[in-house]
Amino acid sequence: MRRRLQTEKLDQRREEILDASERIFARKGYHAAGIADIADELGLGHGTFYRYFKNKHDIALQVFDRVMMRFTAIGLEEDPTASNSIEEYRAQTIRILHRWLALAEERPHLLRFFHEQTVAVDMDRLAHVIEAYTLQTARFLQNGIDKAFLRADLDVRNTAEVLVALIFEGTRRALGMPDAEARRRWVAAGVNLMFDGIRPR
Amino acid sequence: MRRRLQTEKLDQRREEILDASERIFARKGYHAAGIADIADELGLGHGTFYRYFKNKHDIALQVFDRVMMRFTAIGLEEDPTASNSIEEYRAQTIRILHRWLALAEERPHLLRFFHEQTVAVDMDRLAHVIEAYTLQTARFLQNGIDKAFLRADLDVRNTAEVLVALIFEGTRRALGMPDAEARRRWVAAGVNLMFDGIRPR
Amino acid sequence: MRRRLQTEKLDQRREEILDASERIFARKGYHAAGIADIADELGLGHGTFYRYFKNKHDIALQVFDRVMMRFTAIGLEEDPTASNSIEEYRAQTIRILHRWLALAEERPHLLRFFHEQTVAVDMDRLAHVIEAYTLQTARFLQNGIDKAFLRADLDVRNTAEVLVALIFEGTRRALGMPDAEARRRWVAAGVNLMFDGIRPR
Amino acid sequence: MRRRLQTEKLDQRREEILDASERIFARKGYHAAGIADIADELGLGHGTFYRYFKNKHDIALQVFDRVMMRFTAIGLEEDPTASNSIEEYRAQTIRILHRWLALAEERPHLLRFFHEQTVAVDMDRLAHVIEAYTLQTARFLQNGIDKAFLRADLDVRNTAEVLVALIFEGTRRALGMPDAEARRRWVAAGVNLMFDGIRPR
DNA sequence: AATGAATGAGACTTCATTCAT
DNA sequence: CATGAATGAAGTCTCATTCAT
Repeated sequence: MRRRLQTEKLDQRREEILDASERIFARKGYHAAGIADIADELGLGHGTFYRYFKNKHDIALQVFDRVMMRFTAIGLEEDPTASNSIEEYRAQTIRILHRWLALAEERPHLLRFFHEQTVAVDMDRLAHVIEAYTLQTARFLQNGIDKAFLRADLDVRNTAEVLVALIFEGTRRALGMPDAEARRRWVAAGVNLMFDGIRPR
Repeated sequence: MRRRLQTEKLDQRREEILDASERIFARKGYHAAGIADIADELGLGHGTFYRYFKNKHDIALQVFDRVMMRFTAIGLEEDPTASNSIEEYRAQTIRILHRWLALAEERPHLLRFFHEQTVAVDMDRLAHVIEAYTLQTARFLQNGIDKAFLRADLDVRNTAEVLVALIFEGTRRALGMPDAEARRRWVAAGVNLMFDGIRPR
Repeated sequence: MRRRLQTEKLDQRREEILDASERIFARKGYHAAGIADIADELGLGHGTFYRYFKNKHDIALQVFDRVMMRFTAIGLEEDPTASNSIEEYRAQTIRILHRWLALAEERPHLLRFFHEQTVAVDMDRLAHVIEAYTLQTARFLQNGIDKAFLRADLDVRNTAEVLVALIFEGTRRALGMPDAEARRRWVAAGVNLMFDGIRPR
Repeated sequence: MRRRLQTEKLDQRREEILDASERIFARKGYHAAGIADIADELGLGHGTFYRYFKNKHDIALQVFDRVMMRFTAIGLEEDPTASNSIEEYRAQTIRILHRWLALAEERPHLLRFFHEQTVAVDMDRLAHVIEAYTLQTARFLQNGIDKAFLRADLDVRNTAEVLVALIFEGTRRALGMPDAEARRRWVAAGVNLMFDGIRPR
C-alpha cells in the first residue's frame, strides 16, 4: 500500500512533466525547446527529468503520443454503423469535426504536433495514427454503402484517405483562423464538398 | 565576355549547392542537416558555402523558395477561365494534379518541404504561397459558377481553401505510396470527391 | 544557510575564473587568448565558462574592470587635502607611486591591461578611469595652490593630465625593468622632474 | 634599364599597399582589419598582397616600422648639442613637440600605432624605437648639463626615460583633444612641468 | 603579374546528459 | 529523490592563405 502511494505520486509528477513539455514543445518546437525550459516551467531542476524520461527524444515521443491519443479518441469513440441515413451521417460527421475544433480551441497548441513535430518523432508513429483513422473512416463509408445512402461506386479506401487528409490539414488551417465563426464556415464548406462536390445537381 | 563566363560559372556553382542542399535538407531535415553534410555531398570545403550563402538559414530559405516556385508554377500556368464545361474543368484539374505527381515522382524529396521545413523557414513564406494558390483556385471556381457548370451556391473562398488543403496534404501522402498506379487511384478518388461528393445522385 | 553556502561556492568559482582569465589575457592578449586556454589553466571544461560569463567579451570586460579598480583604489584612497607642505605632498606622491609599484611587482601581469587591452574592451571604459584619476590629481594640485606650496600659475587641468599620463605610461615601463632598485630610481627621477623640473635652481 | 623601371613600378605598388594598410590598420586595428579590407581600399584582388608581403603579420610589421620612422625622424634630425642656453633648449623642445603634433594632425591615424598595435607587432620593435629615442633625449640632457644650463644632479638616463614616456603617452592623448588650441595648451603644461616642475620658485 | 574561388584550421558557443552532493 | 554544476561533442562561422586560371 505504501508502495502504491509512492507510485501514484511518481505518476503524477510524470504527468506534470508531460504537460509542461507539451506546452513548451508547442510553443517553441522540438529543437528550440530546451530541457531547461521545461524544468523552469515547473520550477524543477532539469536533472529531475532524467529520473522520469530517458532523454529529450523520449519525452517528445510520449508527448506526441498523448496528443495523438486525444484526437484519435474523438474519431474512434463514434460508432461507424450508427448512421442509417445520409442526414444522420452528415450530422455525425459535423459532430466529429466540431469536437476536433472544440479540442483545438480549448488547447490551441495541440495541433502544431501533427505537422511540425513530424521530424522529431518517428515518421512511422504518425503514419500509424493516420492509418487507424483512415480505417475508421473507411468503416463509416462502408456502412453508408451497405445501407445505400452513399454512392455504391465509391473507392472506399482511397476516399477515406482523402477525407482523413482533409481533416488533418483542415484542422491545421482552422487554428490560423481569427474566430470560431470563420472556423464553422470552413467546416461547412468542407462538409458540403465531401457530401455533394462542386458539380450542380 | 570574360566577366560573363566567370559569372556563369559562379551561378552554376551556386546552383549546385542549392541542389545538394535540397537533397540534404529533404533527407535529414533542416536541423539535422549540417553545413558539413552539404559540403561533403559536393566534395567541397565547408567554407565554400559562405562564399555563396550568408548562413545556414539563408540557404534554407532559398532552397525552400526554389522548391515552392516549382510547385506553384504548375498551378499558376493554367488559365482559370479556359474551361467552359464541367468536363473541361475536370480534365484541367486532373492535368494539374498529374503534373504535381510527375514533379513529385521525378524528385521524390521535394514535397517534404511543404510540411517539414515550415519551422525552419518563415511560416509567413509558406502562408504566402498558400494564399496565392488559394486565390488561383478561387478563380477557377468563380469561372465555373459564372459559366454555370458549378453549383451557384458554392462558398468560393472557403471551398478554394478546402481544395488547396486537399492538394497540399494529398500530394504529401502520394509520396508515401508504393507505385504510380496507387497514386493515380488516389487522385481519381480525390477528384471524384471534389466534383460529386459521396452522396449518390 | 544551505543556499548561502552554495552561492559562496559559486562566487568562489567565478573568482577563480576571473583570476585565470586575468593571467591568460595578460600573457597572450585578448585576441590570442582562447576560452580553451583559460579552461586549461583551471583544469575545467570550457563549457563551464558559459555558466559564469555570457561570452568572451563579457569576461574581458569584467577582468578589465577588476584590474582597473585595484589601481584606481590606490590613488583614490589618499586624501587630496591631507598635505600642508611641499614635503608632505612629495611624500604622499612617492607613497602612491610605490603602492603602484608594489601592486605591479606583486602581480606583474596586471599593467598590461592599461595599454594592450584597450582595443578589446570599451575605449570609453578606460577613458572613464583616466578621467577619474585626472580629477583626483587635479584636486591634489589645487590643494597645493590653495595652501601656496605649489606654483600659483599652474594650469591645473592640463598639468593633472600630464601627470596622469606620466603615471600610466611610467608604470608600464617600470614593469620592463630588471629589478626593484631600478624601478625606485625611475620613480625618483619622475618625482624630481615633477616637483623641480630640469632647470637648475 | 628596363629592369630598373620594372622595379620602380613594383616598389610603387608596394608603397600603395603600405599606405592603404596603414589607413586600415589605424581605422580598425590589426585584428579587425582583414586582408580583404586593404584590397578593397585599393581596388585590388587580395591575392595580390601575397606578391608583395609574406603574410598579414609581415605587412603589419612594415607599416609599423614606417610609422615609427616618421616620428623618430623628427627627434633624430635635431642636433642634441645645438642648444647653448636653457631658452634655446626650451625652444628646441617646443619645436620638436610641435612637429609631432603637426604630423599627428596631418595624419590623425598614425599615433594609434604606438599603443594599440603593440600586441600585433614585436614588443621588441617598439622597445628598440623607444631606446633610440631615449638615448637621443639623454644626449640633449647631457648637453645641457655639460653647458651648465640644466641641473647638474639630473639622473640623465632615468629622466630621459621619463621624458620619452611623457612624449609618447602625451601625444596619444593629444589626438583625443578637440582642437589645436587645446593641444597647444597641453604641450605648454608639459613643457612647463619638464623645465620648472610644480614647486614654486 | 593579377585575380579571387576554394580551403580548412581554429575560435566561439550551445545544450543534452551525467553525477557528486 | 532532487539538484544543478560540470562537461564536451557538435555545430556554425571567419578569414588568412594558396593556387589554378
